[in-house]
Amino acid sequence: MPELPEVEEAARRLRRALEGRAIVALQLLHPALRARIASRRLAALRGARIARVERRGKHQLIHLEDGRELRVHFRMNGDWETGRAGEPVPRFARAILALDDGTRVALIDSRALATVELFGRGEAPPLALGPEADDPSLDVGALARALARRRGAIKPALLDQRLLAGVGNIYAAEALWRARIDPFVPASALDRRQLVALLRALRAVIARASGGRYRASDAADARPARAPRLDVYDREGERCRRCGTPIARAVQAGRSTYYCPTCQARSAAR
DNA sequence: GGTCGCCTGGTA
DNA sequence: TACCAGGCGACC
Repeated sequence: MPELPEVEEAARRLRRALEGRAIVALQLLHPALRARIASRRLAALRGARIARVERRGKHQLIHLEDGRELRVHFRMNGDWETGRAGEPVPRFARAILALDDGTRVALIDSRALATVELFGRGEAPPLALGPEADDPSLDVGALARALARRRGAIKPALLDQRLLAGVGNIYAAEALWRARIDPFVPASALDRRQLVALLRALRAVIARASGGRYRASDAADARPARAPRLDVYDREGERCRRCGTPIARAVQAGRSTYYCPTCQARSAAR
């Protein structure tokens, strides 16, 4: 379930399980994962202590005390499932991280598209990510200048992690609906007022996805209590909650875009 | 910029 | 059986 709010919650659970612990083993169960890390380097993880877990955009960074770094990206379906050593391995587990306290964290990923990378001290390349999409101090001017240079529609631009980190297909559609912006309008055609509205909408959508969605108590293994309410995504043919017009679906850059043809009125700049 | 492929599953 | 999938990197 990977967009910023879901990855943030996953990283939080990972942090609770990992910080201060030492690695007993990292097992890569899927060949696509094994192909990316030499078995020697994998084995050399034994005994390494975890310093901290960090999220940047949709990436999760596991910093080891010796400077090595594990980077995990869930892609489409990844999630963590924590358990105890010796328990049956979950269906769809693609990697297992065993810790010195008997905890076991499984990367579950039915489509096996998630990635795990291991870097030595000082080897991890910088992530090509823009500012976090929900960062309240985000500079609208900088974003406006970046968008002004772009060709193409705003919706695919929102998915470019170099522009804003953490926005995915669902919340891009939701934010555009909320800001009443036509997903096909050229990114360079948005005026400042629209950009401000778009950023506000992104923050609202992300906040709604994060807040109240998880039980505040039961920190050990909080799971989504319910799916966040969506206004347009996956609602093709259903009525717009604002104006009643049937929600439309189109394809942009190979991804589904859901929008209201009435309140996200076709812009003259299209 | 757009399209394809990665993998494997859930669903109509 | 076909289509679709919340991501992204390689390719044109």
